[in-house]
Amino acid sequence: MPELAEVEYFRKCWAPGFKRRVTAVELHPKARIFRGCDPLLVQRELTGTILRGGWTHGKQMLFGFSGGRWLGVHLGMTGELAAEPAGFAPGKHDHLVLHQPNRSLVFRDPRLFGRVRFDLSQKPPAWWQALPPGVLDDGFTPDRVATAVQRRRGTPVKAFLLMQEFFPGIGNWMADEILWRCRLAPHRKAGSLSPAELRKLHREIRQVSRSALRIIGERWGDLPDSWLFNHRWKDGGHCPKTGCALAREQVGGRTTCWSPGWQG
DNA sequence: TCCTATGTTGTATG
DNA sequence: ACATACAACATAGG
Repeated sequence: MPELAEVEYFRKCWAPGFKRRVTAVELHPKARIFRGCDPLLVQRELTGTILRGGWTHGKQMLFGFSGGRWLGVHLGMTGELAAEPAGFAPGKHDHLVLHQPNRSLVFRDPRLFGRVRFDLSQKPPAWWQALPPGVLDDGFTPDRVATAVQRRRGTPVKAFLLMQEFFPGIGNWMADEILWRCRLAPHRKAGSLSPAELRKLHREIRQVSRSALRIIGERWGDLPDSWLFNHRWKDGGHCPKTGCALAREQVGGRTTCWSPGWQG
């Protein structure tokens, strides 16, 4: 599910627990979301702390706790965060629960592609500080996009948009939405884009991100039917611009939906 | 039964 | 260094 706007929505789901104490931590130590970190350390170190706050950066999340404890969260394909009633008993796919006096903060993930990290440090962990500029940050300039295409000239622009080192938070549906608005066929080589096409790409990356954050990031609203999004999933969808049949094919290893008559 | 899935990472190969 | 293809991870739903 989660791309940048969905990730922001899930961050907010834990916000009621900010500035509140974590009285107990319940987790499944064998769950694959703990690969690369020690679940028992997480349990021991977070118990009794105050959850100070949480932030998103693209698809990454970071939660800060008192005493210099940091929990990084990546939701993978099917991960989600939820706030459940106090004393909540975890279900089959609830792999981490932070119990608080008035609620239980849950990390749920059926497919276990998600992942948590844990760091003990006064400042936010190095991996967080090393993330590339977010697509809505000042540092995300047309120049950065131009430099990126230089380094990946031969990559189909669809696969290019999925590269998190350049476009943190952009995922499969956002990439298709952006290309459709830019009227760019997904197979176009990144290096073949004209300066005008690159400027348009930069603008639409920000436009789609801003709108998605407003609509989905705030309260998981529905995107308008004027977007590609609502037509892209099922076979037999039609382009909202042309009314023609949408195409679905693999580009860069991912299912890609586009409008052949519209995107040249 | 078979196919698909809003993600990432590793390996093999060109 | 790039690029592509593929598998792996694990589960649910059509």
